[in-house]
Amino acid sequence: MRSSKGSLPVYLQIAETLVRDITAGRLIDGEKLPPERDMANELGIAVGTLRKTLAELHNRGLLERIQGSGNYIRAVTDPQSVYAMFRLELISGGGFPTAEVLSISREVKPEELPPFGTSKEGHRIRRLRRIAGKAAAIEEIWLDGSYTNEIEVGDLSESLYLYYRTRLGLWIAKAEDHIDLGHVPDWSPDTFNPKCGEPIPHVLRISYSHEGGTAEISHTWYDPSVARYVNRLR
Amino acid sequence: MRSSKGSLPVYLQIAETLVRDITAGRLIDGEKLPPERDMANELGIAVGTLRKTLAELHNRGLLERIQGSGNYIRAVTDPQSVYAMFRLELISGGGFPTAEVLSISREVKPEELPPFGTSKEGHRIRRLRRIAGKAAAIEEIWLDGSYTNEIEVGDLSESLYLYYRTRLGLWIAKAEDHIDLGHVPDWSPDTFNPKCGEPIPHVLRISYSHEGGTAEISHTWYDPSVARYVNRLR
DNA sequence: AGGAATTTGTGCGTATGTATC
DNA sequence: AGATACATACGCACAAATTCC
Repeated sequence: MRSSKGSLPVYLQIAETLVRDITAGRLIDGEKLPPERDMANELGIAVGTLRKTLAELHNRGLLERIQGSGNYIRAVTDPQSVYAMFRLELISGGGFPTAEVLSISREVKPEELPPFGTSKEGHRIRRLRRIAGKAAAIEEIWLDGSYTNEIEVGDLSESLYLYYRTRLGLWIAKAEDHIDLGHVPDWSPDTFNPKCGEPIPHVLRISYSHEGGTAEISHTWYDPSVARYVNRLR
Repeated sequence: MRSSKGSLPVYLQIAETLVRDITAGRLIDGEKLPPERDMANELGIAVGTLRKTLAELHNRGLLERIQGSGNYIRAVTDPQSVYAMFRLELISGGGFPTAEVLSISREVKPEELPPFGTSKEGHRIRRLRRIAGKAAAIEEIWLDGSYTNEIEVGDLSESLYLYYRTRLGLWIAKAEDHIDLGHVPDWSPDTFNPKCGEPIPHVLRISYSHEGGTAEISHTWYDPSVARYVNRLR
């Protein structure tokens, strides 16, 4: 008998194990599950309980249920984790994002930048973004100068927003996205400079705010033939 | 005894009557339903069947279920404006969005569409979107077939999502956006067909979900030289 | 404060309908 | 047409959360 004290209901426990099986590759796309009665017997639960599990997986889009035929796995992409603040993925979907810091400097905010923050200065961070190793975008990030005096390259090991939280105590509460057409800036690495005849890169402007106001404004130039914008709202 | 030949399952029949009661104002916001056993008795159905009905309403976001307390109608009129679900504006900023229905039909979902919903069929709605009177985008919307049997052009006077809420009892809880490059479909009005040499239109794919799963998937083709994507996250 | 009553949540087992193979 | 498999529906028992006295 399955214990259920202080833990998830049985039907959700089963759901979680199945989700793990799917993400671990033990259950692959298109795979047909055993008949519900058999499966319930193997698991030692009632058919009705198993059906609640399967309904839950169907709701999450992980399972296709065909009356008279069977239950079929729908392999699905990633759970959101590190990707929470990164809204680009490969055209083909997914891809692991990495960031390579090109430069960090503290400068007076330029005129073109929309007004934000309390300081006249800002930290200018330029990064090359790769998705699955492929150069996909460049970023120019302006963090308001009031949050810290200096940022070192070593501080931004991988996740900029992890640094914001753990070192600056800065939580992102709001965000605003714009997508426009535009030209890549002159400091762009050669690897990213567009070839003649290709589509004009997009500019994805994102401003991050906490409750006290806007803390950061970033511009991302990405090549629409390589990456696409994705946004998942809770 | 309720007949169920050739028609909806009992638990969905009850759901439909409750949705009508809500949209007609016979059940108002915050109202507490009778205990499940009493309600099932009045309706002449089993508690388990009624619970399936209530789960369905909860899925659509119409009902709040609190263990130990009761079931409460949740029919709040949306505080967000008409623009809440539209993420395009003029390049210059702003602009009043309107929608013109081009066609509505009920069809078997095509293969290319990502799997969503519980029905094999869907409602296919094609619209021309104008911003400040200027043709800016075309939409193809697929609403899962399980929510209603038929949609008439007259039903969608102005806001599609108002129709969803008031007529289908469907509340949108989650959304997912994608932006890709793509070609306009062949049914696009002449007013929107791209001229030679202009940038390729963008495809903005949006899926809308309530708590139980995805209800609608829409594709929006917009001209990036006319409109831009904007998203303001709370 | 505390315990009893109320109400929904979970789980089981069974019977029958209906779509698919 | 028969077998298989999922969908619906019923009823019951107990657990957990809330409410009320």
